[in-house]
Formats: sequence, C-alpha cells, structure tokens
Amino acid sequence: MTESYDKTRVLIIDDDPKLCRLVKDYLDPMGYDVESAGTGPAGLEKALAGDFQAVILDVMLPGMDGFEVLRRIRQSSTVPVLMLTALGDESDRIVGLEIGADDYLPKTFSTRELLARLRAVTRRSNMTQSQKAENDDEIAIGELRINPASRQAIEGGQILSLTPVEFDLLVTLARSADRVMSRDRLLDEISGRDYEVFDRSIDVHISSLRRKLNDDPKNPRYIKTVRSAGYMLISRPEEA
Amino acid sequence: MTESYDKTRVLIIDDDPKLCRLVKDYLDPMGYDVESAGTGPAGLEKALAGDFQAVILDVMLPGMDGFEVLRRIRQSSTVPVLMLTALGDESDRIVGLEIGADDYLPKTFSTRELLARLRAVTRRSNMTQSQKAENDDEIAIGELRINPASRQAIEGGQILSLTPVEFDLLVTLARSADRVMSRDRLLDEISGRDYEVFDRSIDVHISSLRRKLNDDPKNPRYIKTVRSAGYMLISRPEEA
DNA sequence: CCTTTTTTGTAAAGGTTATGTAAAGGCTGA
DNA sequence: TCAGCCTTTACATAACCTTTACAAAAAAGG
Repeated sequence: MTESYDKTRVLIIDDDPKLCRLVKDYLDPMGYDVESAGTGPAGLEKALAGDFQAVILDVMLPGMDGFEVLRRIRQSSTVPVLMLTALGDESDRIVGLEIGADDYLPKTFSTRELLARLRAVTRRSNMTQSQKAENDDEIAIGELRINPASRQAIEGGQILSLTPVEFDLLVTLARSADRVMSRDRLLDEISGRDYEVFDRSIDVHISSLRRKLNDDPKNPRYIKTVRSAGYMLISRPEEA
Repeated sequence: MTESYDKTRVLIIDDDPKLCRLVKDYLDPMGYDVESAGTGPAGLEKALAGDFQAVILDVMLPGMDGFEVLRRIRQSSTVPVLMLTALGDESDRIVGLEIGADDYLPKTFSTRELLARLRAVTRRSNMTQSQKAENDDEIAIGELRINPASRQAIEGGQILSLTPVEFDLLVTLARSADRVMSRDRLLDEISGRDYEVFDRSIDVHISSLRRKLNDDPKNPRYIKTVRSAGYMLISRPEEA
C-alpha cells in the first residue's frame, strides 16, 4: 500500500492510457489518489471493490460501453460518476441510457474544470449523506445568539464578524451544546475533510473564534476544551 | 407501509425500464420515494391516484404519448410535471409549455440537473397560497421601494432603470430580506437555470445592481455579500 | 517533586479561494 | 443591421484557511 488512506480516491475508466496518465499526473499533486482502468469490466470491478469518492468514466469503451458500466455501478453503488463525452457529440447519445451520471465532462476539459467538477460532485454527495436538516431557527445560548438564515452571530449585543468556517464551527458546536465534539467530527462537519493527527486547523479556528467571543480558554464562558477529546460549547456558563 | 411520510414522492412515467430503474436507484438513497409506470394509461392512473410531489414524464410513450398524458393530468391535477424531451427538440418544448409542463429535462440529463430541477419544482409547489399568489404589493426597504406590479424600483426618489434580470434579482432578494440567498437559488429563481461551478453571472448582475443602487460592496446599505454563501438584502442598514 | 511526553494555544507565513468588475462575446427581437 | 441585454472571460484584490513553529499547560511516570 503506497498511498495514505485519507486522500480523495478517484477512479478513471478510459481505454486511452495517455488520458489516464494526464489525469493522474494532474490530480496526484493536488492530493488525489488516482487509479485507472482501461476496460469496462476492469473498471466496473474496481469501482465496486475499492471505495472511491468519484469515478470518471469514458462513454466510449471497447467491450462494454460507458453507459452499461454506469448502469451496473448504479445497481449497487451511489458513487458519484462523471461521464466523459465527446465534445458536442450529442446526437449519437443513446436516448434513455444516459442518466445516472452525476455530471458530464467534455473530453476537451481543462484541468481547472476537472478539478471544479470533481469537487462539486464530491461535495454534493457528502451533503446528501448527512441529509442537511436545514434548520434555520435561531439558536440562543447565554448571551449568544446565532442566526443561520442570515449567517449572523451576536454576542452581548455585538455582531461578530466571523469567517465562513468560524460560523459553521460555532453552529455545529451550538447544535450539540454541552456535548463534546471531536476534532474529527468538527472537521468533517465544516469542510468534509478527514482529520489527521497532525491537523491543527480546528484548534486554530477555535482560537480565533474564542478571541472574537472574548472567551478565555482557561476559564471559558462558551467554548471549553476537553483534553484529548475535543471541544464543547457550554450552554450555562458556570463559575469556577 | 414501507415508506416514511415525509419523503418527496416522485413518479416517473417511461416505457424504458432501465431508465426507470436508474432514476429510482439514484433518487432513493437521496431520500426520495420513487414509483414508476411503463405506459401512458398506467402512469396517468398513478399520477391521479397517489399523491406525488413531482412527475417525470417521457414525451415518447407507446400507446398514449406524453403530451396526451400531460393534458389529462392537467384536467384534474396541478402536480408539477417535468417533461423528458429528446435533445434540442424545441417544438416539443413549445407544445408542452402550452399544455402546462413545469420544466424540461433533455434526455441526456445528469443527476445534477435532475436534482436541481426536482428541488426547484417541488420548492415552487410547496409555497403556500399567499406566497404563490405572487404578492404584487409594494416592498419597502429603507429608501428603496419596489413595485412588482409595475416592475419599477425607486431609490431615494429616483426611478432606477433596471434590466429585467436585475429587477427580478432585486425582488427575489427583497422577498427574502435578511436571509442569505445562495447563487444557486438566485439563479434558479430568476432564470430557471441551474448553477454551475464557473457561473459568475449572478455576481455580475449584483455588481451592476449595486452600481445603480449606489451601493458599496464593502459597506453595503442594501446588498451584503455573505462570503461562501451568497448575497443578502439587509432591511435595516446598520452602521459600521 | 522533577522529568518526559502528550496535548493545546496561538502568531505568522504561505498558498488558495472567493469576490468585484471591466471588457468581450453572443443572443434576440425590432 | 443595430441596440440592449445576458453571460463568459479575465484579472486584480481581498479574505480566508491551513500549515508550521514554538511556547505553555497538562498528564504520565518515576
């Protein structure tokens, strides 16, 4: 095993080795873990076996064509699939078979586009997983009021100017007030990333959140550190 | 009873079982409850009997064609109907529009499109009567007055000369004042398109709207940018 | 107690992404 | 054809997120 398991795993199924190489060379340095398959059956097998966060699938494949592969993938998997279609070649698409892909990518895609669509597709599937409850009700905790609809938080009458991640972090903590949230969990909620042991970004965000909340780590009114476990937003600030 | 009551119920009417399966396989895990019908008459019966939040209807059906099915559905139901048309077949669209289709999907749709349109269509039909009545009342926000009936907007006594899209954008923002509207949502409301990763047109419209409103992005009286989330029209311009 | 190890707090740097907007391109209806 | 409008493109800039580094605190172990 040469790859660490936390990367976004992408499978490309295409009979053109050059294209596979191209995609791999481009995505690898961006932190993706790219595998490839040159035929439909091989691709299908890999797609169903290895767990990938996304599959890039050429429509035209020798043996089993892309749509057939897609159909079989869909029989037992909901992995996001990006179909590679020939540019402008819309007329030869087989009516009725072409659904089930999450998005399409023209064969002449730019790397920028590839990356953007990959991200979009993986983000979407992460979102449906947690099935966003979309609760827009205001959350009140002590002097703190959080309004998801306007993405505003007010503490002691002052509007806090929070960055996107800080706001999400605060909402996440608030929705699980008085329960410890692991860094792992927090990171997943706010950015969908996986937590690594050396990842300190949550800590950094917590730090700046505290500064904006005027909160002291040693004697927290809001965010309490739970050593070796995570952070917790406390609903009733008690005096120590 | 196998299904929980709160899922969005979708009926697909298509003679291609593969397509029905694909839609079902894809939508089920996303929290939809999909039923299918293989013929016009069967579909019609189901559409009128079971209560669905949306119907996906193929234009080409053996026996009774899609338009006929749609016409009969419309005789006693206002359920949102998405027509499946062959790609680029403009005349189909025109016919369908007249009969009362709610939206179209090219047969080569991606699930991204499918999901976007399903959401749009169910959102629209979920609106309460008063919301749906397209409230033509004037909206007043600060120095700004918007009159949907005459499609005029006045700011500080001056009539703004807005383009159609700018006006719709302003109305949409105003009707959800103090709530962040995503670009996704805005784009859908004003043009029915679905948002692509590279789409900047909302930003551009916002920019020119701001110019006409004499609004400064950095210190907005009206339209506030909510980074990574969208835009928000603020009803009570606060001092910074 | 004292030392070592683990964990956390936070400043600063560096790279990345989102946004504002001008300009170009393209579509549509007169 | 032209005029008006919408979208796309392109680039500058600002805001942001993560990483790194180091200090401090807490726990563990003696």
